[in-house]
Amino acid sequence: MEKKVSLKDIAKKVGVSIAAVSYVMNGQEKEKRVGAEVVRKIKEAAEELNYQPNQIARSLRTGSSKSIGLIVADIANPFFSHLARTIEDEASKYGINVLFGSSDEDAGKSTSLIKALLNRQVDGFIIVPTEDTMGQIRTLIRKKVPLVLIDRYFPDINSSFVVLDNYMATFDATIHLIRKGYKRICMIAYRSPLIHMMERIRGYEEAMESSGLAENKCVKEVLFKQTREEVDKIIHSLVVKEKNTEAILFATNALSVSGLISVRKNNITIPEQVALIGFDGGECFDLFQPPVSYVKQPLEEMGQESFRILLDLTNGSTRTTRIMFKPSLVLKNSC
Amino acid sequence: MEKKVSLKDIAKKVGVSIAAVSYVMNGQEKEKRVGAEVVRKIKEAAEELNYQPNQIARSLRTGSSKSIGLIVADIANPFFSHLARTIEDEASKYGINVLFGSSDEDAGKSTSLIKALLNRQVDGFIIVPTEDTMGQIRTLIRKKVPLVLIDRYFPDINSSFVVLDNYMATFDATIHLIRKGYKRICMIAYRSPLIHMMERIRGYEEAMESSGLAENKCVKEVLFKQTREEVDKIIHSLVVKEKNTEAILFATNALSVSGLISVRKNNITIPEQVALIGFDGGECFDLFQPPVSYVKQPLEEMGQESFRILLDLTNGSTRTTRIMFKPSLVLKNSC
DNA sequence: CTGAAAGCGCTTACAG
DNA sequence: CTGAAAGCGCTTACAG
Repeated sequence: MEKKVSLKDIAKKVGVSIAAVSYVMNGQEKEKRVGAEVVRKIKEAAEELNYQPNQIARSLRTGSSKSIGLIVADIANPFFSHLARTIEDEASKYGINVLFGSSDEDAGKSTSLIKALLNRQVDGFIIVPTEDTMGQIRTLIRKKVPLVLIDRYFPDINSSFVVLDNYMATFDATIHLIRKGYKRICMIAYRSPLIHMMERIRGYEEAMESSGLAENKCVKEVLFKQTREEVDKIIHSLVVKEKNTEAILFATNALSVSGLISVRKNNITIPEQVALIGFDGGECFDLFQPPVSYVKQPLEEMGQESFRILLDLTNGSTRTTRIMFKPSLVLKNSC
Repeated sequence: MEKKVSLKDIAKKVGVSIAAVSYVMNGQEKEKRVGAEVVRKIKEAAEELNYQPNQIARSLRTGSSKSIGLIVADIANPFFSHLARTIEDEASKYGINVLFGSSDEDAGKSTSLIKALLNRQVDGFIIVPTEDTMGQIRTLIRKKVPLVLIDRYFPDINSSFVVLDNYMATFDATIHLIRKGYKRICMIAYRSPLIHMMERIRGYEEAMESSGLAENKCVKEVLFKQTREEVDKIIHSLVVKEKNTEAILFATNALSVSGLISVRKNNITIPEQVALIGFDGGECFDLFQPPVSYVKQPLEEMGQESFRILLDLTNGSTRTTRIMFKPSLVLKNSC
């Protein structure tokens, strides 16, 4: 790569100190009372040489890299890439760039990502925490690294976070199904100790219980791996074989999509054979025949808010801010 | 944030020079013949203090940031987020992190993204170039910034790139439709002077011409903005109003999805009223009733290859490598 | 009012 | 064989 022009080059050309150039480039010529003529010459030279500040040098000196780390489960997952986009847009307003990484729900990958980004001196993190990463998050907090968790959080850790009111999300969805007359409602969720999943399951269960349907509770948990296969097996069993389920509630978008694939594969008619409510929406839901009802998260607001909180933290705030956004239910013809 | 431990801290603790510590941390104790006992002590101290190298300082000194810039049209678009993921995975094998940005097909945004990432001293770029960015790309090449274009390229610029054989993609798809007996085939594309779009249109046109269907050529071009509305208008006109089109070929994934939404909205039966071939696949295509045939790009290979070429370039290679991957046609029941 | 100097945390050529 | 010193490109407290 071509050698870049530095403050030194401008200083030499104009015949002033590097400091003077630095002041002018940072718009401090007033405060530092650099002469008007000198200011003009410096600006001219900078323009002419096409000076671009070396952010690395600046970072080393100031201790702020003007970059943040974003760790999601998988950037290829539309939910997370959409989130990444809103965060990118928000950050760009402040001249902050985003370094991203995908943890694949794996604590080991998460550790090495955090370490790598920390070594890059990111000013803070927005993290979708995964199982077994409580220790990592605690360590970051102990080191006073600005941090906001998103999508999930740890109840035992006093960190800022932005999440959905997951309890309400599935509670409302389940109540809706019950009001529609469905009684034998099953939920398909991930087997996970993470709070967002626990809350979604709890919302479903309490809705069933409070409606006198405690006996009908039925939560099927699948692993992050082989989601497709497991969901297919469950749906085949519930709807085709046993025929004892009138409605299915999915706990995440990936589970919903797996569910739709299985429904299609088994030629199940919706909502006659079984009613459905999915999670997070997306074009597939609208294109499905019939269109699929779903729990909607205010994704953009969540992304923006998470960045704003992080910005506040990087600016020295020590307040922990915890925001729980309200879900909404988008009703189509699948239930 | 807590103060981090530096080489200096270790040097002080052990009572040796900073240089010695640096050598040991970089595994050069052999070459620089640091005494075995000293090596042991340094490693012990580093472990104890939990030393983490400051990548920013290292970058400033070495001139290599071990990071690359990835500029896509929109990270929230599944095609690009998937690409981002494969590049991330490949880069992580080399301890390289990815800074990303979305240009929104806007030359201005692209310029400022490139500038910002360049100021961050990224070692190179993988760029999905957009309209009117030839100048930017030329400038990068003139500055000898390692660079590989992906998805699209500029025929007049001698840069490395990784793209699909777009001509073959639509040529094959069109020939397939013709063999199936469709004669009045229309293509819906973006209005864009970018090579990938020109080639896709050319592939369609030459397939029509070489089959004696030159008179039936029909290319509808829409703008990046209001894709949904425009595609809907076109499909309504072609299939519902004029009823003069037997098959539609879509030039991108976003266009395909817009098309499917319109098809659903207008209650058009596939493939009876009109046959379809989409671009790039995705779950929506499989879930659609009937499943949609599409042109498939080897996305992962393309992402991996683009990174490998970039790596080669950052390691000093001056060779420009141009790779054109072959598309495949995935046939379902929409045609 | 202005600019020389120190220093951020590293790496590495070089002197001894 | 080993370590002091220079320097990457900045910012900013401080001396004059």
